[in-house]
Amino acid sequence: MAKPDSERGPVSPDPWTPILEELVDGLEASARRIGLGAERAVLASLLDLEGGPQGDVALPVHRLAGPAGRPPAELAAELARSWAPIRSIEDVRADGAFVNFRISTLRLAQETLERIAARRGRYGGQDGPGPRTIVEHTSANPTGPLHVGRVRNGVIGDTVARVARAMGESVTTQYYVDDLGRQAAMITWIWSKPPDQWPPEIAAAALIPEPAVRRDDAYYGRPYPFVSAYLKDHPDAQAELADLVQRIEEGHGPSLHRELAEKILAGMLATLARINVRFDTFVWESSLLTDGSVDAVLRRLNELPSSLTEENGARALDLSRYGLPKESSRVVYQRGNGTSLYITRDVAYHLKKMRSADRVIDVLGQDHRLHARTLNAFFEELGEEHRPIFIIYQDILAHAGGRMSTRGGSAVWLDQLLDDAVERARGEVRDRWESLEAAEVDRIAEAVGTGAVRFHILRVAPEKPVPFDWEQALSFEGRSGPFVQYSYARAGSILRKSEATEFFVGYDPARYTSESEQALIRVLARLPRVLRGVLRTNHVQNLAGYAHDLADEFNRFYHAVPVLTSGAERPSRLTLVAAAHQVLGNVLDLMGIERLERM
RNA sequence: GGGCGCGUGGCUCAGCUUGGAUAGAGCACCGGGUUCCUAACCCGGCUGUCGAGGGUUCAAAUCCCUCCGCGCCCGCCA
Repeated sequence: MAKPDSERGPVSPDPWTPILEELVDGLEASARRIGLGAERAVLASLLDLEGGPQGDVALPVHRLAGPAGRPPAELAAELARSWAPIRSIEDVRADGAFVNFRISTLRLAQETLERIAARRGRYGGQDGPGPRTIVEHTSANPTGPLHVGRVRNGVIGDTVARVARAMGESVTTQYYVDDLGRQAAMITWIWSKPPDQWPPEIAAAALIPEPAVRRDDAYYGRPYPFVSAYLKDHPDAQAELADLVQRIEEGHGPSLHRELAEKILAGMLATLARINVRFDTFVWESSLLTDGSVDAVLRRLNELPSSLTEENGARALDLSRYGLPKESSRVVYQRGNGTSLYITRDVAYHLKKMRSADRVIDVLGQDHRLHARTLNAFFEELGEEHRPIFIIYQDILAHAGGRMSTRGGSAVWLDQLLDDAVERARGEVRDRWESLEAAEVDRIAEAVGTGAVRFHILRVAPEKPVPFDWEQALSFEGRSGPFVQYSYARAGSILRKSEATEFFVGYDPARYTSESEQALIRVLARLPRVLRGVLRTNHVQNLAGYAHDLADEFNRFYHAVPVLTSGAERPSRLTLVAAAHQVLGNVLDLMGIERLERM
């Protein structure tokens, strides 16, 4: 039986930690026995924790062999031969230039199950207090419904925030609402006129049928693309708009301006909420003007030696020493009329974030790459030590076969994608659960459809361009969100049918003798390390990869051994199912995908 | 033109930051599995000049250089 943690002092949340300690102890002793003077830290750093074909942990000895002047294979054999057995490691053998260690399943099962039982929803993560972290993501201009291209930002940002939170960080998510500038002003400009007085080119927008359920982002955003086109060859309108922009920036904009931005934003947030993306804080760009942050930045910038005055009084920063593209080496931060620019306000915004947080993470599209580098150059010039962490993702390409090319090829709204996913899921649910009430079918379909979309985004590295492929985005099989949800539901179903009230009792880790049980335990034990990796690298794709591995291993176990009818094995296997259920659930939470008890 | 990013089986990807043992998945395809805990599943099979070339190294998908292809950016826009 598992022993309580209290017997061993402070406990690491990672089941591997105590085992690895013992392994390195043993390795150090083994090295000493054969007269190899290798430092403990060096030995530990050489270990390959992914193991190899022969075990859980591998030690490539090449780097030790060189300085010691011995052939690698010989050294590996000697190290293995001089190994003194310990309880954590059940097998050690040399294979070529490698020493392979197999961790005792008994020991690993104890350490892992005990932690899952104790930490439950917190298993995999760490306890705080960690650093204060701000994750800013999505921040789309409030000019209309969210496009499929934007979903990547929200899913990546939200997941990074969830992981950081699980790792004990004190996380605040922020949406930077761009209510200043031309884009939002265009919406205000057109809606400040009665629709029957709109120019005919724009009034055409009103002909687009309204969606069945009116949403303000779709409704008020409709004229936007038409306004954009109209302005190109109507100087009088341009002048009106310029005037409006100026009034807004000076704080004398019409109240309609903020109202529209809020309404449209609310619609966009409703879409994001469907994929479980929510925000703690909204920072309105205009607030940086009213609270003096922008003025303060302007003053600091103007005092810099690298600050230059342009012909008409505009001010720019000379950034030629930063290796930026030639044309960007001189960046204007204040207009001739004294007003600020986007970069200036963004500098002010980031200075604010960096003052209130230890880690500042921005999720940005690749069109903002140069902007990010420019920001860093500004911080360097200002003598700021702190730097934001930029997660830059590539766009979802708007090609692909199928329905993508509605309306000239570009615009597929996120809601449209989600609706499609949900509709497809509804069919699947109906096939399986004939007598389920409609509301429950809807609930499951929504969770499955949106889960599929979220997972589909997460599984790909942000910096990879992803072609928009409807078939793939809506896949419910294999490496997909629904596969993970399904595995969770399957585990839950066994637990329910067992009619047990407690699961982590009466188990015997010595009974996990089958290959599938041992493999499942090993994947369960891996989560803490996976999360540390995701926290460090922001490679959210590894979380999705882990989720798939876990679901895969659970299904293999499910098919390989019976649980409810397994006699003496039953309590131990039920515990393993409960553990898998818990961890699968934790991983779904981390990915922002709904847990389903049945599907 | 310059800067940055991407290039891995037929398709979509993981692995690259910290170089290690026969490069892993999913989809598609072929062949099996359901009187038994959810077949959105499982078992087996097939599929690779890791864009090309050079370099560093005992060892390169991984690090360095050159080239090719694709994408993005280069506003007193955001």
